[in-house]
Amino acid sequence: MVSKELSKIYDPKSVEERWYNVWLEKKYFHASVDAGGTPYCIVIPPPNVTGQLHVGHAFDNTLQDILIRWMRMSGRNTLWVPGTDHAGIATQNVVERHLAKNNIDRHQLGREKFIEEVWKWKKEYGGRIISQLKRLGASCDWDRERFTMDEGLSRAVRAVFVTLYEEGLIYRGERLINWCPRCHTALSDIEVEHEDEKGKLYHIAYPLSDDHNVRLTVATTRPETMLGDTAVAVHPLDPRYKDLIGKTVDLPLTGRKIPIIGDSILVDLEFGTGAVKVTTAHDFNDYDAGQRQTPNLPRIKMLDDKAAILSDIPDVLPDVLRQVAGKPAKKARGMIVELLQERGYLIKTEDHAHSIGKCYRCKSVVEPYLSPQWFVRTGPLAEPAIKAVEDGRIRFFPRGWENTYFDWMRNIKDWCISRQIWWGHRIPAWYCDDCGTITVSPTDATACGNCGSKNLRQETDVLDTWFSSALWPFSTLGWPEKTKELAFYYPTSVLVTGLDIIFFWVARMIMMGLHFMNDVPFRHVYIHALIRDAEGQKMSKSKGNVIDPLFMIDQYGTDAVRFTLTAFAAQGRDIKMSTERIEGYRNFANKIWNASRFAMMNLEPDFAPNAELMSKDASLADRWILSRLNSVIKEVQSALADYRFNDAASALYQFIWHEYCDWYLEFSKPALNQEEGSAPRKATQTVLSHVLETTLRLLHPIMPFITEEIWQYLPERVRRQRRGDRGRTESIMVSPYPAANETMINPGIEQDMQMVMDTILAIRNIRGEMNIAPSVQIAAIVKVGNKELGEHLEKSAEYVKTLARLQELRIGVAEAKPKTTATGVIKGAEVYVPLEGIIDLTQERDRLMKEIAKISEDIDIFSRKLSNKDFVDKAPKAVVEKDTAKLEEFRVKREKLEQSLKMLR
RNA sequence: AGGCGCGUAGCUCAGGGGUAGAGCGCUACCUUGACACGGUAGAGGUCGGCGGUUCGAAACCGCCCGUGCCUACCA
Repeated sequence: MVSKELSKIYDPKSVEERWYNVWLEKKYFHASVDAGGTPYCIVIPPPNVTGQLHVGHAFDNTLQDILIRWMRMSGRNTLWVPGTDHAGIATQNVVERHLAKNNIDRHQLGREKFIEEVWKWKKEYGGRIISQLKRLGASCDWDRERFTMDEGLSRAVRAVFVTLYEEGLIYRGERLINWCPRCHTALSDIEVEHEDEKGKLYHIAYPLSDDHNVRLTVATTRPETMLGDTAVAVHPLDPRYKDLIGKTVDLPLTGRKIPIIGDSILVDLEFGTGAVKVTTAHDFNDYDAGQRQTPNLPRIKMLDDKAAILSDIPDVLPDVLRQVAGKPAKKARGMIVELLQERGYLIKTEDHAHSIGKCYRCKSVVEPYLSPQWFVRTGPLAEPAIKAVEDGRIRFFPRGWENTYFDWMRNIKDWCISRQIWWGHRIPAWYCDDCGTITVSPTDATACGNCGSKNLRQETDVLDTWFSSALWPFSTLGWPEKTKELAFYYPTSVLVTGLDIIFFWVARMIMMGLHFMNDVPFRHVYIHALIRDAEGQKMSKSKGNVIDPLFMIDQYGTDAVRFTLTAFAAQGRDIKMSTERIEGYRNFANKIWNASRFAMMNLEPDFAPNAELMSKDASLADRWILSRLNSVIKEVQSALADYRFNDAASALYQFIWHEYCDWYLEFSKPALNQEEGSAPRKATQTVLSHVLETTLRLLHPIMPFITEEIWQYLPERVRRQRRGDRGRTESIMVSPYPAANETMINPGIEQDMQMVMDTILAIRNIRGEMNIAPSVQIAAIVKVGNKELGEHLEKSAEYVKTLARLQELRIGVAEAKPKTTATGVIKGAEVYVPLEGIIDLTQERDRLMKEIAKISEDIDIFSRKLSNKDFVDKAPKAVVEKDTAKLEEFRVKREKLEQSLKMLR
């Protein structure tokens, strides 16, 4: 028999790669429109080409693969589109660092050569994460793998850009933007991370031009920017200062007079000194205040694109400028403070904690910087995107994220999409050297759209990497071509992603999808938690707390890792990853393996199951496990439908380990030990193999490898389905997903079985508590409350004897209690284990007293409850009845235990 | 500063108006013909605190305390 050759330990390594290759060869992952049916489509959140698989990816993609495999088995026309993201700034940085090792600076290479280098890098490392996803078992349609910068997607990017430009939804203008002086580019608002830092608040005196004895004190955290001040603002209602509005102050260290303005929005009466220096070119609030004033305040730029002090700031004293020019802002700060101190302008310095914006790619402090940039006017796009979620065309799971989405979308600001880097989609805009107009075109422009001149220069900026990501759900399906894929698979079914990119990505896909496809990009958004380390910290390389999923896979196997991640997928929480848990599920895989070995040891290789599962020969246990199986199928189905992955996982775990293995396999042994070909053996073999086979299919989306491996060992006629037979016995992944057969769910059977299990538990309990070794032979006597129970139990006597390891079992209404005896009480019966010569009776007394004490507590709780008139009157009738019955049951039980105790005295 | 979430067994976490749950860990016993990555039986919790609603609160509501995240124009 095959099973004899199988090891007792499941070895994932020998299984996983083999099956993955088979699946690939057989093209099971490939989707085709021509196959028809109902589409089910997911587009993968494209990992960065710089990326390595980390736990977050493993989590995200396991969940997607579960949905995809589930739906594929359920008969849907299922497509999972894979791909990668060029990740503009991130990738450029990586390649820059790479080149720096050889002392090469990208500027030495020049733009074209550098981009070539990035492509080389992409070619070499860009596919790394893809092969890692394959190890995870991801059943993506690899034939359709896309890259945000491949030809088709680049066309889509241009088409979108041009359309939005023509619609007036993309514009170019000089604005204050977030600038990363290290990456040397603009960033959008959400690419800035805020971190609290301890800083200082400097109080600086600005003398009034009229009267240098009167000095206005401003408080600032950034004294170096004072060289670019263009006003001082006070609150128009502030009694201290309101009369000064309209006068000027002499800006220290400069020869400049700047006005005192009133601005109730900029100035908070409570904060600092109540007077604010206004640096219109280097602070967002000041910029806005400058715009509000009439006339608008001038803007004096005093930092360059490296955040260094310019050498030509108007009206700055030459000796001051000589010192600070060219110095980075942070360094200049100290020098300016020193100068202010020397010259008597610094009043005081105090500690002050405030938050500082940092670049999300390199963590450098970002600088508000005035420069010409391209923007998407988001207002008109956001409106329909808000509506789509409001009216339920898109649903978030869990629901709570919708509010986060709404909050952001309702306060959305224009999106700065230009980046001053080289790696990315170059903006398809051309400046005419002759007439100065901009020509925007989907193809490379050769002549000015206005004057026809050929003196064109293409915009050197590239687009924000998230611009192309925003198009992902339709660009990957072929847009702007009207492909059949697009017609069939769009809108996609669900987007599975982490909470960290709701704004970056989810919101923008919704806006773009609605605008260009006139339909939502996906119907459901499943937002999962972020995986953190055991301390709840975000995993990052710099913290050294990264758990490498590939290492876990090597150690425990893919299925164990996947099951762990699935079990962790409770909604709306951070996930703290720990390796101990994986080990538990590795053991689970092994448990399944051994249960299957057991089943196969008891099946002839050419075994053919009975035509009817529930033949007249099916035992109580057989009927019971079928009832349980079908309940679990229902549970798993409904959990998956609601994205309650953890519920699906725990239902399966509970069922397989604690019902199928712990109870059913043990129950099945008496029947299986009967002679080959006998009816009871055949009936049990039928059920045993059916439940195993069905469970494997039920589990397959979560644990694809082990389920396939075992499934292939099952006799062919077991693999062939009874109902809805599609005749696919070649692979579990193309076999149908189990559907519950409600008629097999039978509460009566489950109740009967419970009685049997309770009896066994009562005897085992006595054994355990009395410390009776398993080798010691004991007998048990069950005194039943009525004849029917007795007959029922009599039929199951073999179960009880085997599982409770009894030498003898007597059942009856009239059974007398032997003299020295341990007693257990179950619903409707009493269980006696004669102890004569087996054990010291004081132990039994202790045990009984413990049990009586325990049950007395229960009785107290219930009798207090039931003697409460309000409870009896107001609680639902069913609750009261249930509790009354319980109380009665407890009382009977206690009485019996007390009798037993008395007899021992 | 606002928003969201969390606080349940030693640890990691489910659950959720009607007697507190799982995994790991712990204790005792067991190499029983599927599995020691195993089996059986146990120990262990006034469900963060205080109020309120209710016949009944760990669950619902308020406030507080801890903790995490997101958003933000705290000069």
